[in-house]
Amino acid sequence: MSLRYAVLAALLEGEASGYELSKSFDVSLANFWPATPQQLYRELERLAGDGLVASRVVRQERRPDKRMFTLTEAGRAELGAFAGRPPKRPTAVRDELLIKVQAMDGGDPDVTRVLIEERMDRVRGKLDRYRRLRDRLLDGRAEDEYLATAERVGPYLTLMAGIGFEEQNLRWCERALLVLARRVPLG
Amino acid sequence: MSLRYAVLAALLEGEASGYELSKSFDVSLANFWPATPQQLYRELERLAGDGLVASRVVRQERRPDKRMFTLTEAGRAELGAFAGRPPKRPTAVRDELLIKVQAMDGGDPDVTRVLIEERMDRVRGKLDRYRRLRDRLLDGRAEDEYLATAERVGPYLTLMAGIGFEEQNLRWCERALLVLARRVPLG
DNA sequence: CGCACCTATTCAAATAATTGAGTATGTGAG
DNA sequence: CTCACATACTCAATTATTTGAATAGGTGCG
Repeated sequence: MSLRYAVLAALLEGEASGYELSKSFDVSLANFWPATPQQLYRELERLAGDGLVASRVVRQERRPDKRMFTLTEAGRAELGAFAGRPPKRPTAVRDELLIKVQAMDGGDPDVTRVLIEERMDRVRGKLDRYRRLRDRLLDGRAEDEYLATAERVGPYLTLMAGIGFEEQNLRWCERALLVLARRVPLG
Repeated sequence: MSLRYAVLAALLEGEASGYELSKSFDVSLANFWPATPQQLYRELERLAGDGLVASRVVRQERRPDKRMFTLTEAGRAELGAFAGRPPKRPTAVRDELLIKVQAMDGGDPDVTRVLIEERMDRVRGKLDRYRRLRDRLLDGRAEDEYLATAERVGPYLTLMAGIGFEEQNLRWCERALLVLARRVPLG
């Protein structure tokens, strides 16, 4: 059910096609509500059927036609109502690496270390992208200044959540590596 | 597919019934791989079919019979192999509250603040439980001492991940409340 | 020219997850 | 005595999610 509202929230940024949504989703909402392109297309179809989004076909010259979607007033109202209701489901994290860490004892700690180092690489990449996005939002202004003038703070707050989460992720990896290093001293 | 290994990892702690697993899952593996009792029962059934766990029926006097499950050697081997392979899926977070925060602009910030305060209550409760669990594990020893002598560090590392995640969660909530307080000054 | 990758979507099949109820019995609080 | 809650599961129905492929043209590299 929440995907529905995630899509509506994404459309607050303005008109978009399913394809564009699937791209912009990746760098923002997917960080707390992942969805594949297929899920987005299906959801947009349903939302259009319920009158929460309106669509128009845009013909293009050197590319396939695309369907652009906009929030309707009904959609905006539904989203507003959703935003005020307490969440139905608790936050869920699915992290395969932690299953492997939980199960590591008895195996080779060095193998687990390699997995954690790979995780760190990916986390660092994600943090770089997040920080570039934040810099683009701030556009040279200090945070205080931005928050005082910006019309929307929601996307900024969720971005801060993403940055904080990945920073914490990195701190955990560092600690875990220290613990594993002690387990199997070099030499 | 990962649930399979999460269940095997849980059975590293020793023999358990489906019911017991669904209880212990809640306080450990569910924090990075949630599962309902129904999922666990189904998975145990499959694992037994594949010979990765063995089961025996325990008759009880004042309670219904239960089926106790143990890791087989094949199960232990499968789990070990899994623990060394790089994760198939990236970490996924599903957090309905963040959709609401993303969508809040245009609505009443005070409503969002209430939701964040409710989140803080739940997070603090979770942190308390985590910390009690850590204290039980450490049993009076300092962390260094524990890590030097413990036969298993996996469960400790995943517990630290849970604590760190919730602490970060709390820090984000505090920041978000500050931002929202500025948005709508009291009076 | 061939190959890989981008735009832009749709379809179908398989697997996984959620929800709600049902079956039994026992314990403890008020 | 009743009500809620714990033990210990099972079943069925519906939704959601994942995976792979199909369609169809365009761009850029060597």
